Amino acid sequence: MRLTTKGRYAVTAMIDLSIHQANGPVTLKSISDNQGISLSYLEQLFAKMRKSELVTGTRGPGGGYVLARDVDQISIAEIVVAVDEPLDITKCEGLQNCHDGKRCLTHGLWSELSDQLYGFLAGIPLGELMRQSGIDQQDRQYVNFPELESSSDNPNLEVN
Amino acid sequence: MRLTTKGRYAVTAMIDLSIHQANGPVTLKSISDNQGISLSYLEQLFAKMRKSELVTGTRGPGGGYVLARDVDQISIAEIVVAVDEPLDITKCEGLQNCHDGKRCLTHGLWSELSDQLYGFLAGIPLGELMRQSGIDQQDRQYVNFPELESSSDNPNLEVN
DNA sequence: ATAAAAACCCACTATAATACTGGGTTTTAG
DNA sequence: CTAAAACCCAGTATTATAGTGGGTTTTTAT
Repeated sequence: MRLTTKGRYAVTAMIDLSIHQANGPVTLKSISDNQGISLSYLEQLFAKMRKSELVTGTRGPGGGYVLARDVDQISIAEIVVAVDEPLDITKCEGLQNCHDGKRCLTHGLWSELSDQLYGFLAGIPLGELMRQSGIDQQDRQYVNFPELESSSDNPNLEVN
Repeated sequence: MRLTTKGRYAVTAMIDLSIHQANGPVTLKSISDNQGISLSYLEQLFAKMRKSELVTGTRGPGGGYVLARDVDQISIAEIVVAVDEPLDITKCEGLQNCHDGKRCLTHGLWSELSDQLYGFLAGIPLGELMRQSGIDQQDRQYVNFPELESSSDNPNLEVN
C-alpha cells in the first residue's frame, strides 16, 4: 500500500463531498473550485471510487456525487486503495536478482508492513476527518485521535 | 508524510544492512547485488540517511556502512522521512483557490493524518522487521505485530 | 609508493507516475 | 430543446523515481 499525493487528493475530495452532500449531490465542478483540483483529474479519481462503490453518481442537471455509504462506513484506507492502483505483483518473479529468495523475502516483509498500514487507515472513518473540519483551526489538535499525543517532533509535516 | 516505493527501497536496504553488519561494514555494492537496487540510487538514499544520522559510512577497502544506532533505536518512520523529501509547505499560500481557507483546512487535516501515520511507523523499530526476515516464509505471519489480525481482506497487498 | 576498494559527489538521462488539457458522448431535469 | 452534469478518452505537461556514467577522495593492503 502506498500513500502518495494522489491519495491525498482523493481523501481531500471525499472530505469536501461529505461536508456538502447534505444539500444533495455534489458536482465535481464545485469540488474542483473548492479544492483547486482539476475537473478532469477529479473525474479520473471518482471513476475509480465509483468502481470501488464508495460513491454513486447521478447524471443531468442537479446531479453529482454522493457517498455510497454512511460517512462512518467509509475508511481512509478504502479511499486510498481505490485510487492507488497496485503495482504488478509478479515483478520479481523470474528475475536474476531474486535467485536466493532474498528479494522476495524483503518484499514479503514490506507487504506485511503495508498490511498493517492498511489496518491502521481502515480504522479511521471518513466521518472522523470530516467532523474535524468543522472545528476551528486554532483549537483543532488531535481531538478525535486521543491515542496519539501531539508528537510535534515530527520533522515531516506535509502541510501543502 | 508519504509512503512510496522510494521509502520501501530505503527500508529494504536498511533491513539488508542490519542483517549483514555483524561482519563489519556493509558495502552498497553488496546491498545492490542482494536487493537488485542500482548502486548509484543506493548512494543517493544513503547520502540522505547519513545526513539524518541513521548510518555511518567508512571509506576505503573494508569500508561500507553500519547503522549509526542500535537496530531497535531506528524506526521505520525515520528511514522513510530521511529519504522522502518534504514537498514545499508554502504551496497553497497566496493562491487564489485558497481564499476561503478551505484548502488550508483540508491540508491541515491531512497533516494530522500524516502525523498519526508517522507515530504509527515510529513505533516499528527496524529490528522488528529484521528479525522477521529470519523466520521461514511459510510460518511468518504477523508474529511480531499481534495488534493486527491477519486482515487478509486487504485488496492491495503490494508484494513486488 | 602504488593499486585497489570503497565512500562520496555530480550531472545527466530514462522511465514512470502524477496531474492537467481538451475534446467528446450520454443522461436527465427543466 | 437546452443545459448541466456524469462519463469517457486520448493526448500532454510536469514531476518523481530510478538509473547511467563519469568523476574525487579516503583508506587499506600489497
